[in-house]
Amino acid sequence: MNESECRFCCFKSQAVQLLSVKELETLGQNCAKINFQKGDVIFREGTLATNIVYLRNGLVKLHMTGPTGIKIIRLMKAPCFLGLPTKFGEKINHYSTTSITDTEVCFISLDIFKDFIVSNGHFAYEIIIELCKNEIKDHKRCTNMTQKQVPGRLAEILLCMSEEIFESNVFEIPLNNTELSSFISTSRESVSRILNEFVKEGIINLNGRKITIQKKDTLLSICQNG
DNA sequence: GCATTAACCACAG
DNA sequence: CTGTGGTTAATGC
Repeated sequence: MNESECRFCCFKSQAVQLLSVKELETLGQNCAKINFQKGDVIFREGTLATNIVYLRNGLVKLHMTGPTGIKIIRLMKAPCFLGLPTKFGEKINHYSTTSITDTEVCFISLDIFKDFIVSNGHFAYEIIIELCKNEIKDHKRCTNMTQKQVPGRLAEILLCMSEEIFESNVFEIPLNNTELSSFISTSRESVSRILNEFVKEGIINLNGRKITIQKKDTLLSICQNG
C-alpha cells in the first residue's frame, strides 16, 4: 500500500492523528485496507490474533461463544478500532467481529502498533481513553442487562441503536430477532412478543425491519424502570 | 392460591 | 425467519 494513504486518510482516528509524518509512513507500509460484505467475519474467535483492525466504514457486531451459544457483546460503528483487548492481551482472539453492513477496514501490523504505543505517549493515551470508555459502557450494559426485565433490556438496546448508532428515530434494525435475543440474553420468542407489544401500545412502528420510534418518552421510561 | 414473567416446544406461514 | 399458542417453572403478593 502506498505510504501516503494513511497520512492523507480522512478516516483517521483521534489517536492516529497524533502520529508523526514518519510514523504515518511506517503505518502506511504496514497496513492493508480490505473491504468486507455484510455478513463477512472480519476476525474470528479462536484464531490467531495477528492484526489490529481499524474500522473505517460500516457497522459490525462483536460476538463470542458461551456455554449455550453465541452472545452478541456489542455493536460498533465506524470509525473505531476493533479487537484491541483481544489482540494485546491474548494470542488467540476471544471474540469475533462480523460485518452487519458492507465495511471497509484496515489491518495494521500488531508489532508496528505496539511500537507506536511504546514510543508515542500521546498516541497511547488516546488508545487508553478509547479502551476506558468502552469498558465503562460494557460494565454499564452488563449491570443493566442483569437487573432489568426483558422489556427494559429491549428498550435499552433500541434506544442505543437510535441514539448512538443511527442517530435517528427511524432506522433498519440491523439484527434479526434471534440476534436481538442473544444480545439481551432472552429467547427469540420473547423478543418477538415484546416488539409486538411495543407496536400495539404505539411506542414504535415496525415495517419489516424498519423501526420508527414514536413514543420515545415511553420507551425511555420502560428502559429506566426495567 | 393467584398473578406475573419468561423460557421451552411445536407448528404454521 | 417470524409469530403464536400451550405448557411449565419460578417468584411474589
